[in-house]
Amino acid sequence: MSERQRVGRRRVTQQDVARAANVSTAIVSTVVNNKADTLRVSEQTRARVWQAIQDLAYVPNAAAQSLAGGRNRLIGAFTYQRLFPWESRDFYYEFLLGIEEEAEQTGHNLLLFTGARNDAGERSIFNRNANLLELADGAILVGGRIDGDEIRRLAEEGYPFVMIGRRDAAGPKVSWIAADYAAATQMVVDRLHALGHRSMLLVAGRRTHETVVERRTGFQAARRRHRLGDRAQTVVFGEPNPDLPDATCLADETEVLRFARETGATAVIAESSYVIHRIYEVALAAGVRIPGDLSLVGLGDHGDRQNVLSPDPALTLVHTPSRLIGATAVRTLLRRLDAPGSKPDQIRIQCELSEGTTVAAPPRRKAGK
Amino acid sequence: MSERQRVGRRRVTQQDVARAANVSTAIVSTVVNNKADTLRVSEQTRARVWQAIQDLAYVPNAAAQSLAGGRNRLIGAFTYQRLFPWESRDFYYEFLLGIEEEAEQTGHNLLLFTGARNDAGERSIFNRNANLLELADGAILVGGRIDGDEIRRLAEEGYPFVMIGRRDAAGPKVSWIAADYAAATQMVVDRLHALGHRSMLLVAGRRTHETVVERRTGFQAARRRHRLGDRAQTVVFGEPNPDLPDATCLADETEVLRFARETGATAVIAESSYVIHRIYEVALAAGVRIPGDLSLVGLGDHGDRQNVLSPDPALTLVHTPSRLIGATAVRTLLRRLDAPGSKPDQIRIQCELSEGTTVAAPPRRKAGK
DNA sequence: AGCATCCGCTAAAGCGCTTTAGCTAAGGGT
DNA sequence: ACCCTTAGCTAAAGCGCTTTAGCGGATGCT
Repeated sequence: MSERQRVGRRRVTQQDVARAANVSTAIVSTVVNNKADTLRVSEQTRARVWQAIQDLAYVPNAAAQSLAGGRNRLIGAFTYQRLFPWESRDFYYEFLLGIEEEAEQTGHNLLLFTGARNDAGERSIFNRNANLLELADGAILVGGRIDGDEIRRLAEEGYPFVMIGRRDAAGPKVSWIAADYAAATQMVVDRLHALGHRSMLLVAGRRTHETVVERRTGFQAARRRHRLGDRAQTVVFGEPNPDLPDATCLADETEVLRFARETGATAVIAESSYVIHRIYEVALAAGVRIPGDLSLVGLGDHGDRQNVLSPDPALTLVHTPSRLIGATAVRTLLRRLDAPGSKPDQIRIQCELSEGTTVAAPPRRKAGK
Repeated sequence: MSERQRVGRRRVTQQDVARAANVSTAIVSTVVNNKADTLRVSEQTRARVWQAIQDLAYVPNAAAQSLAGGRNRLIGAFTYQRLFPWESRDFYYEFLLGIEEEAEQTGHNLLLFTGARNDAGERSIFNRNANLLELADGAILVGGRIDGDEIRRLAEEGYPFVMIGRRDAAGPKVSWIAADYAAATQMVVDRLHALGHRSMLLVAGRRTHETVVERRTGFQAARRRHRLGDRAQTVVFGEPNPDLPDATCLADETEVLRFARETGATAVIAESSYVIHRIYEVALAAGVRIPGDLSLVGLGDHGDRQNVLSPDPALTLVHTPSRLIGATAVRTLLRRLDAPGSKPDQIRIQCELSEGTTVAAPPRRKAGK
């Protein structure tokens, strides 16, 4: 029967298969998509159809499937910023890594909405009331900055999407996948406490972010649990941070070290690997031994894989499992596509502590006292 | 007239627009796609249609467009490897940067074919004779490894695509955008020659690649031009390279330095920034002053932006304008879409020399002789 | 006046697929 | 012997778009 692909340059269609197998296209469709509940097909017929599909080298047309059925195996990815930004180059990278991996696993293509913008020329989900993401089966929204109004509206419309990063601002109906920074921070404090540290500092950056607040929450919880009271303080660089009203304001890294000495803190936890790195350098210059005199931990490693891949020094850091987050976002989205209208998934992903060489037991003189 | 988006959850279609503007769908299609040659439409009607489009917030359905044989503003990107690989992380990055930029500029979405694979589960353009890229208007193929057969077939089919990287293997009909490594290498030699260098070494890596050959070509041309003869030699690490039969084989960086001393070479040009960096370190350890005693130039910076962004040392490097290449690829693809069947574009992009601190005039004793 | 053009538009035929409605024949219950 | 069910299938209606064929009417040419 081997009829092959002789049909000019014409595509082999479902029709061709149907003819060859002596059935209707409905049957072919059902067989191809393995839909048991749509139509009943006997084993015999099923086999005949597969045979014809093989013989003719039939592959379904994605556009047609999409048009007819709704699903087209396209997963969208939307960001308000450039997906491949010049600065902060590594921010999206690992998310995309995970997203790509999972998309590949599940046989989906990835649609980057680089063309989605409003009349003002800004990246945007809607333009003149039109949902620009509609082409894809669903989408993953990733990014630091978001437009809460658009997100809310998207959710109202029933468009299936999953956000990366916790998004309380967008309302309770939004599905998201986010790193569990609160738990991670608690874990760090637990770890330090177990080593014998009884006094520590949390250093926050100057910009406010959902993550800052979350880390602070974890810090406070751990502080309460271990009854650290004043011996677990939060400090902020530069101007006061409105979200951390009771935090002490310090000018720079040197000040942080001074403050640590004064309050007897034996460990410093900083919001990002960048900040902790700066503190590390200043401490070293000031003759403070790390980790002998002072333990150092960073709570994030976004934006600088440098420290992860070629650790110098090997800072002890909380690692954000971005890749896993990306993959989970895809899986979650697919699940939502299969069960539309189910209640939102809001998933926290555990962070790992990447052990470096900047954490140890506190110095004796304090401990022995 | 503001009828808005009331229509249940139903999509706003061309029909709706046509009705609202009191024209046929043919007119709407023509207006939307700005096709002057298909159908003539008066200015008045055109305005009325746009108005209706505005009012109804109409967005074309890409799947339908695609099915019906039109354009859908989707630019595909295909790679045989992961687009976001864990290792060699930076290889695709800058290309994507440029591609995204240009796609955004021109209002196109980017479709990453992460789902395109054959029955064996490998990434592939065709599966059982079906072109899996068909959903997009055209595609950019980027990557080191390629399957020449698939590419040739794609070209035969008339599918519009542009490759990144020169691809002679794929035949003369293929459009490509590539860095001009030959010219870059010549430029480097010219530069060294102008500074007074009369004897230099080209160090190639062990793996063969189109680019290696091209750099070699440039080197040889410059050598001929400046009548350097034996004073411009090529060396290879480890095993002999089949593409460079007359190159001297050396075990490692130390050997290269020894060889340079023996032959009186005052400058070393290495294929990649990685290799030149290694040589730099070994030289420093051996007490060779850079650039006092020896000038060092790298011919590529792929895969390690490290040196570009935080130069330490500031190696003198040929910079591959990947971003520009990506952007050019998109522009070229769009041009080809407008003029299908035109003769292939094969564009070489000039490299830049990023001045570092590892190049200077050769040492006096040689020059003064 | 008569014919050929050209302009501006409509009608309708697909593109390849999914899905619903319905049909036939075989079997089961009463 | 009758009706009902069920298994296994077909026919056909779209999904939303592009494009071709063709149709009136206005205009130009002779």
